[in-house]
Amino acid sequence: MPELPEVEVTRRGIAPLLEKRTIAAVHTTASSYFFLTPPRILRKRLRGRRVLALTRHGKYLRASLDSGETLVLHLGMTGQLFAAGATSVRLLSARARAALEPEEQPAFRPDLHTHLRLSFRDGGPEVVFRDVRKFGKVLLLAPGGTDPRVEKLGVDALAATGEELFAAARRRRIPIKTLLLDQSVLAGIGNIYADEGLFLAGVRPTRPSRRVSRARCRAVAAACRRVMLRSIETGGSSISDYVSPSGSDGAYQDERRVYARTGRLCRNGCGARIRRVVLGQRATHYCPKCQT
DNA sequence: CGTTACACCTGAGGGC
DNA sequence: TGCCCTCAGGTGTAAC
Repeated sequence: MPELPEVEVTRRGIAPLLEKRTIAAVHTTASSYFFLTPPRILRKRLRGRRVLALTRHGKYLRASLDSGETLVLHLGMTGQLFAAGATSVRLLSARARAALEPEEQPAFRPDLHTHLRLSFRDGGPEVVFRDVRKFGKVLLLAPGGTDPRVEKLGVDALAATGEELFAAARRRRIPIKTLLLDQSVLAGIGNIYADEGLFLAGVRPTRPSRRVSRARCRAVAAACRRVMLRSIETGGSSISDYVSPSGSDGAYQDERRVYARTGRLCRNGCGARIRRVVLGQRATHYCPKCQT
C-alpha cells in the first residue's frame, strides 16, 4: 500500500503514539530477511528506550531514540504500522489520545504477519508493524551509524524542484517513468504517483529521460508533488485499499486519472482510452493523446 | 557505468 | 469446490 503519501499519513498518525513514550517490551516473529537487525538484538536494545521523534525521508520512517540509536522502518508493499490494544487510555497524554482513531481501539490479535510489536511503560496502546509479504524492513542504526539503503536516497520528492530530476534525466536513456521510480533520484515516488504525475504533466512515461526538457522535468516534479500533497490531505485515501462498509472504494475512483484505468476514457475528455504498457516490469498507464 | 531480469513473499481474483 | 494462472502500491542484486 505505501508510497510517500501513505507513509507520511502513517507518520502523522503514529508519531504521537511513539514520541515521548518509553518502550517496555518488544515482541517479534522469528528471524527473517524482514529483519535487517536480528529480532533478538531488537528485543534487547529497544527495551527501556524512549522515542524522541519520528521522521520520514522518501518511503523510510526513522524513529530517533534517547540512546542515540535510530530505528529505521520501511513498509514495503504490504506493511502496516498502527496502534492497538489500549489498556488504559487515560494514562496517555492528550496529544496521544487525540491521535487514537476509534476504529483502532478494538482489541488486536497478533497473527503470524505481526512482525514487530512495541508495548510501553504507560500501559497505553501498543504500536504494531504487520506485513503480509515481508517486503518491509526493520533496522536499528547505532549512534551515528548509517546504512547504504538510506544513504543513497535522493532528495525527498515533496522538496524536489525539478532541477534534481533534470540533472539525472540529461544523460539517461531509460524511460522517464523508470527514472521517477529510482529512489536515488527523487525519494518517495511509487508506481501510482509516477503514472498520475506524468499524466498531469502531459509527459508520456515511455519517453527517454534525456528527451525530457528542463521545463518538462520541472512540470513533472511539480505534478508529482501536487498529486501527493493532495493525497496526504485526504488521508491517503485516494490510493489506499480501504473499502468502505458500503462496498465502494471511496475516494480512489474519484482521484485517480490513469492508474488501473486501462481501456477507460481519458478524464481530460479527449476521447482517447487509457493505455497500459509494462516498463521495468511495472504496469504503466497513460493517455496516448494527452501525453507526449 | 547503465540497464535489465529476477528474486524475495503472500493473498486475491479470474477462468476452467 | 479446487486448481492454476496472473497480478499487486517495493527494492536489492546478479548478469549483460
